[in-house]
Amino acid sequence: MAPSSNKNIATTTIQHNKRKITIKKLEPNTNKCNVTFSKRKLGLFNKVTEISILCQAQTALILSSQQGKLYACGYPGPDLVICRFLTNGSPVQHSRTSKKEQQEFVETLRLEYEAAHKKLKEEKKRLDEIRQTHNGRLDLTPWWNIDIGGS
Amino acid sequence: MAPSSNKNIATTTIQHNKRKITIKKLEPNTNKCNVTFSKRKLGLFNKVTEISILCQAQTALILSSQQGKLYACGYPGPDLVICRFLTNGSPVQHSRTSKKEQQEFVETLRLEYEAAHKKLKEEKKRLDEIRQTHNGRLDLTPWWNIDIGGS
DNA sequence: AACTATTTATAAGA
DNA sequence: TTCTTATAAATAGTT
Repeated sequence: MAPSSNKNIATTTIQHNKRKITIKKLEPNTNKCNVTFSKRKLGLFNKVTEISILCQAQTALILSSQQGKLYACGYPGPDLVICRFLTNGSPVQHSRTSKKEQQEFVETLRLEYEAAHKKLKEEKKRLDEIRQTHNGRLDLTPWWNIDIGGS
Repeated sequence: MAPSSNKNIATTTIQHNKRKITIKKLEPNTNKCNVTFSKRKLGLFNKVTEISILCQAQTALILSSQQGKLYACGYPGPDLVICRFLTNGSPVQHSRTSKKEQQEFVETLRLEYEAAHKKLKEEKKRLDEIRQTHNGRLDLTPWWNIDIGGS
């Protein structure tokens, strides 16, 4: 059987009747689009919470709306898993250390993360200043808001 | 109305009949737990894809299984939104620059991100070496796998 | 790994 | 915007 699979989300062409929707770019900055974002954001946060609790999975979810507003959640907090992701996977998966040492390791990673964070902020500031000198074109689309390929 | 709300996920005590489940820590490393993780991971990835397409939202989702295995997805890719998150929100939200300058900015952020990434890896390596010298206790729980508060 | 009974999420409407 | 409701989608338990 398998009715041609219902798992191809990105290219789905469902919508053969009533409340079924096509997963396709909504008109940006419309009420419909914003409402959909809010609803689905809430739904996603709930799901992330659930898998975290059920499966003891560490999680991080970051969403950026079209307006460029950031939303994040994660358990035990977004930073930990992001840190691990940035450090390329499984930093101490095979090492055998005491819990205390592990926690010290976490702490060190956090400090490193904060340092990197700070550095990035400074770089950003510097770039902002550079940008001031140009101060020309009024293209209001933030870079994270560039069209990501919807039709 | 409002039957005492159905939105308190973390503390929900649903389960008044059949297939309804309580959102509570499953026995780790059981088949049930692994299957649930797989199913929900897929569901979550699909949802993230959907909101990305529908709402032109930039997204990043990172999951770490109990085994410490990392899974990530995001649009246009996990790195961009993470980078923005690390740089504290809206780096150029209020600046008014040309698209070209913005793209240069992105590029710079990426380089900074890579530098931070590399630095973290080095730090990790150093710590691993330090840990070698201790090499005592055999606590196999990786730090990202510490109990996050389920019952 | 696939099925299906149910629950959950959510699009549309109020 | 928040609430309701009809419906679609996700998924827990099962085959």
